Amino acid sequence: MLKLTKKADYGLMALKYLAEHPESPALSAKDIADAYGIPAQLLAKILQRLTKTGLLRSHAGMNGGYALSRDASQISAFEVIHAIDGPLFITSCTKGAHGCDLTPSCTIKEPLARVNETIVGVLKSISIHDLADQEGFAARAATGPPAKALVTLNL
Amino acid sequence: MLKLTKKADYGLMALKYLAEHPESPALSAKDIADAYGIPAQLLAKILQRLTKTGLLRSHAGMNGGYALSRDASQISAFEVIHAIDGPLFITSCTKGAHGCDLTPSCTIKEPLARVNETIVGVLKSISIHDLADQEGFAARAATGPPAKALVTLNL
DNA sequence: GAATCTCCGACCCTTTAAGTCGTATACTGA
DNA sequence: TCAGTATACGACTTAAAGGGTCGGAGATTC
Repeated sequence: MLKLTKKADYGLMALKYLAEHPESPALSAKDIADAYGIPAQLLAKILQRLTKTGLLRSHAGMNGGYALSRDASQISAFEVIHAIDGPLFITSCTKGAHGCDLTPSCTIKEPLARVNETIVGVLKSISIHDLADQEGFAARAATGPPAKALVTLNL
Repeated sequence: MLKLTKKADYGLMALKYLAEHPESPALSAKDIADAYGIPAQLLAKILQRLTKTGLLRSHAGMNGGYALSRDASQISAFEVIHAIDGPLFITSCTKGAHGCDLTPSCTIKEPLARVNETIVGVLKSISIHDLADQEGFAARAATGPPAKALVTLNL
């Protein structure tokens, strides 16, 4: 139904939380999970995945935890979603290299592939910093035209 | 994983097929299903739903079937998807009127809601005619800049 | 060496999508 | 009016994926 998974949601929330607490050298999975009321073990697995893909750095032991490996403005929402949910395909068709398994004559996938690219483009244009900076967010939304992303779809 | 359901895919394919055969007064669910190799009974149910929402007109009996209720250029991909899959929400959060059931402090949903609107905008800008008109599609893609949709995302 | 923490794989449960079946109903044409 | 063809609709079954849990192994600090 064109929905992000909860895991991806959790991942974004966790990174946002980390971005909001740059003073701490590291935050444990439990800390973050408690802050949002999400299952700690599940979040841990998500953070481990983000660590493997290089978005986070982890530190075991007491006072250990996770920290952003880059500045929040250098991490896009797309990277997070891709790391957690894998490649982003809007259709069941376009899986990897070539087209439909179902119908070779499925001409519908081409325009939808462009929609897909558009969505990816939008998600790439959003950084964790954008998510965390609520005030700036509201301010910009109020003052008007500082469009962050301008996406074109060439049909 | 941000994927359209197969039902929505099927629906779009069927409408495209109808748009490509304006000479026939009506095509049966079986005709269309055979053309694409998809389960006839399943497609029938999808077409019935599209009929209920007014995108198609049906006619029972011999030589009966389905026909577009409007011109293909007046039916957007969004309408089809909405009719089949229901309202389009990118997050598990934004369900209907108000926010998260999980965490009241989930501030992430606001920027994502804008992403959601962007996607909806893109889908609304695509008509069934756009899907059906493959030649024009290719030609436009080759010649360059006749951008059909220009979507802005104000973060 | 005890308390915290990450790490990782196996497992279970629930939901949803996908597809099937059966039957009632409507229309057409001979 | 009867047979054939089609839609209409709901209940049911099956398959897959998401969401979440459990248990143990390996770091790290105090």
